[in-house]
Amino acid sequence: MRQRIALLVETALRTAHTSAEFVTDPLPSIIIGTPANQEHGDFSCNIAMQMAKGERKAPRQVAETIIRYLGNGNGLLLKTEIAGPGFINFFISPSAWQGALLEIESAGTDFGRTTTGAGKKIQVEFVSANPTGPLHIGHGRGAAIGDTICRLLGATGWDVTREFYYNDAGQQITNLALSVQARCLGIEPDDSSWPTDGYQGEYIKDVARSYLAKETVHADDRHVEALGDPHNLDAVREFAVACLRREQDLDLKAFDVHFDVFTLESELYRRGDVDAVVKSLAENGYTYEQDGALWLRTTEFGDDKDRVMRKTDGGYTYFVPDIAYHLNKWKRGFTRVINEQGSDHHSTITRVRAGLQALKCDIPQGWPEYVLHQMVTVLRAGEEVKISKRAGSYVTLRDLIDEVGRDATRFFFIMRKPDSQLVFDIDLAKEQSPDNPVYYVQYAHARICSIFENAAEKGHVAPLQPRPEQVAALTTPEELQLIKLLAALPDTVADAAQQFEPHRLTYYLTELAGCFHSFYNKNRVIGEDAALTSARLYLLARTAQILKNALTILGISAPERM
RNA sequence: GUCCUCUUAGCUCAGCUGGAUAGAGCAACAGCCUUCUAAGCUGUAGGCCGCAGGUUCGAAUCCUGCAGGGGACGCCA
Repeated sequence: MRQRIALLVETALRTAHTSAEFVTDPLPSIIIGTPANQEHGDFSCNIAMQMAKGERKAPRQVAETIIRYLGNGNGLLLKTEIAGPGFINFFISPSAWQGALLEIESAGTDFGRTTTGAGKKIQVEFVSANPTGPLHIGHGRGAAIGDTICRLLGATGWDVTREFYYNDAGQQITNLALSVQARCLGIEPDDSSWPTDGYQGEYIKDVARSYLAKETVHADDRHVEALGDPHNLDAVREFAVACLRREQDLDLKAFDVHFDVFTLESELYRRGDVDAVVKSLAENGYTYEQDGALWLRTTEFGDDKDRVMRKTDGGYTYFVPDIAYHLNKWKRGFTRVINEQGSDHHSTITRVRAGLQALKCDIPQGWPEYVLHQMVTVLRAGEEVKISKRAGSYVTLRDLIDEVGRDATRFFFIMRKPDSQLVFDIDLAKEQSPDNPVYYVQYAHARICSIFENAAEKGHVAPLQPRPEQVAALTTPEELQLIKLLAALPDTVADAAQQFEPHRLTYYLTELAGCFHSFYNKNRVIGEDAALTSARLYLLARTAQILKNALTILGISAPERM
């Protein structure tokens, strides 16, 4: 609907322009807003005020000219008004709103989807947890946000590649291997021979046990058979990585999160990508030797100090393969790349971008794009659950899904803007009450389904394709309000996708559910008047459809019974 | 000290990339079930949008300072 208004305004402006009514060139971009106050119509446009200065006319005068060229858009508009300092307010005719219901039905599960990204590739990297332990609650938020962004982008037509990157060869992995090896040999964390910085969690014991039992593990991206020999550190490492990768895969599957591509840091080394990047950076004159290390002049690109690329021990620091990895993404043809990460890793942004600029291969300055999420604190019985890695007492993603369920976990992780901190109240998430937004929304869907069961018993069936005079029976403010919200789904999805802000859709759903519950309490659906009954059943069928469409985009189920 | 981020009702948070009288949910108070799921609804009350400047027709929103919370400042990832 908003798109249509924008189009109307654009045509009006163009016609007025060719008729030499306006001198402004180029015309400013048209922004259609939705007024907070109902008296100001369904949509509004501020363009007259934007143009007033260039036109050297009063805003209201400019607005008058625009309206003169506007027409009524084939019956779409009931009326237009000039209001306040120069707003143009649009009032959509009730028949246009009623007609929207028919469009919603014919679009079916596609209603809400748009085509802005059609034919364009985009890559989203998220989670990217190293295989050194189970996924924790922070990864959970990243998984939920990243996955939902992918779903949103998919819903707006983009060809999305979901990617997971991990380090399978660094010092942390060696620590992991040493820890498993120690457990194999019966060494305890308190023993003097326990490796420094070893991983002490219980899961390490499980890995050691499986290794000694010569088990075979299948992860999404690797299959490894245990040799059973604790002294073969490389074999232990291979096996441990596979084990932990498999655990992560299981967690992610339980969360209904899937990846198209796994990229391994070791691959970048093996293929020579890392060396090639170092060579290129050196040739471009952005490196220098100092204190036995090789440095990159990241300060040339806005960093506050230069960074070490190659340590005195000869190994590269983590951001060097990171640069190689992103060059690889670029070479694969992704002109748009989004990295979803915890905000505690924000310092890598400058380094990776600086490295890519220093390669001098025409990568845009702001590439890749980042979505950073803030910390999660867990609340149980009103108390913050303290995270203690030593005791291994931190809340894992799996614990959370097992305890509160996948739907609630997903909903809670995305219901706040990524860059604001999130309080995850476990008790609330489990609660089956209207205080819990997930239940509130799902209940609306279940309630409608229940009404339909009831209607069927009484012999009512919602008309599949109602005649115009039937939908025309939907005239109360509650009915029109509900229709307006239903029709707003495509705009909401498009905005959420463009801004990488999944929470917009959870807010939309809460509002829609509220609007339905409100309607339900005020109006009887199944009544004496057969025509009105079938019109209202039709409205509710569309409401259930929209609830389901939106929930599906979020990866959350729409139960028919609760 | 430097960088990032946040600061909106008692609490948890929205605020549609600068618009009109700043919203929702919880908590508080007052109401609504012989009727399609009360797992729901209606109403009341509650605000120096952290502070101070600036930009312009117009600022919660953009810019600059300041204060406070969180995070990052490693030859870890």
